[in-house]
Amino acid sequence: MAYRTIKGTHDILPEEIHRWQQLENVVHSIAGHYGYNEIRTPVFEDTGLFSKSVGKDTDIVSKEMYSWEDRSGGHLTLRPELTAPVVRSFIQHNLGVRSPLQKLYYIGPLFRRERPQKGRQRQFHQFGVEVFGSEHPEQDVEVIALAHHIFKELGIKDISLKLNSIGSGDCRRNYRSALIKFLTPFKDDLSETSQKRLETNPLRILDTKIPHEKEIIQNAPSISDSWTDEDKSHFESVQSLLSGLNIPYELDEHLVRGLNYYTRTTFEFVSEDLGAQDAVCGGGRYDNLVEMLGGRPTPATGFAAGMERILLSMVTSEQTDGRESIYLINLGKAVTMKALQMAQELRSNGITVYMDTKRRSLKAQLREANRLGTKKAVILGEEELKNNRVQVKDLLKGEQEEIAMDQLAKYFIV
RNA sequence: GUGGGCGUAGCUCAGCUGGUUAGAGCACCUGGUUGUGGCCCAGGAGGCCGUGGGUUCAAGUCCCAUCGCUCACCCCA
Repeated sequence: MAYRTIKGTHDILPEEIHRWQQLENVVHSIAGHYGYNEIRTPVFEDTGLFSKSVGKDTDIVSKEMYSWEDRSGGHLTLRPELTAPVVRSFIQHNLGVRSPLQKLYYIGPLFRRERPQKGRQRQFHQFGVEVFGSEHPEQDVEVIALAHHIFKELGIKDISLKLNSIGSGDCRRNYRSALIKFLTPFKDDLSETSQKRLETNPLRILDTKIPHEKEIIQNAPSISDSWTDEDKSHFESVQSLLSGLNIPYELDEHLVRGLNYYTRTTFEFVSEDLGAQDAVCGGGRYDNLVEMLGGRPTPATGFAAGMERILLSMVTSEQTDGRESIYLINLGKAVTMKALQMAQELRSNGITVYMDTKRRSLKAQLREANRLGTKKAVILGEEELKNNRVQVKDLLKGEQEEIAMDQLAKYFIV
């Protein structure tokens, strides 16, 4: 085969597109109900946008980005995530001035150069929301509720919400040093990457899966010890508001989230039937990012959800092509013009019309109509053309009647 | 980047310890009906057995390499 899709990318074929459209429709509809507006940003951006926001030491930036140098010398990158671009757009267009509370959502493809596996591709799709302007817990909860709502609407079972707070700036600094202080005596027992992280991003060590590191971590200081009073009450409010909405959650002290910009609330929806990549949706609050990227200090919160992963855990409802469709069987060159005209007229009246253009036999065309599941077939042959009539066959009952051509549109439009 | 599994028809797969023209089911096409679908019957088309090299009288089958897919690690949606 000469050409095929690049490793980690996939064609979405017609037979599966309706699942995507179903998912997209739910996202548009529910985000709409929550009063969010869609935003679309370019698929590539200045590389600096990501290294600055996501963090140079993260895996995403250090080894997973598709980056290149533009002819004019700029450094560009296919977006590996969408929060930073949305924040960039928010700042660039002064969206905060137009409305004190900006509620945005997006759907689109992202790119990360990782080794593909189940639920992980190099081009993948996320939808997500970002809200700018509110520092209060009810905003975190609204965002979580929105995600929860979408999963519920999609009928996704076996999904659970993990929740944590990694505190505000001061808290993180304090906790960071406390963690370094605690871990340094164990430094020689740590893995190579963890040793590196001790300097770059010690919080990530909490996420470790190595058994003996997990043991060490067990006795590590808890981030909750470093919370400020405000952090604590914020987090408590988030929890009680969630409970008030009957959204179940479990606390997870080690839910740190990889990206650097998070503050306070972090959360993740995980699915049980997804294999190793069980995170379906991740998000949290990021009160410093707007300022970090050059905007006015603006509190913000949001999430991103992986659409391929959702599709993997989504029970597909059988495709019911509700479209009222008919198959226009045309026999012989002599009727081609008339057939095209009839098809046009019916289509203009909102009817789905299939029509053979391979000059196939009556039998073949009927077979095709049957395959397509059309309920009615209209037969136009030379005989019918001569009489200005057509045969209308009911493919379910097998009955057939003859009607005048000029009555055809009326017959179907009802 | 590292490790495991797998590459035979459009799809799902069979092909025993190497042996002659490489098979099945589904899907597709044609005919059984001069212009009547589905079900049934008959027939047909469709394969450099991923690629390259090696062993052998003989390779889809064994060995090596390579590419691809896939799962897992790392990390993440």
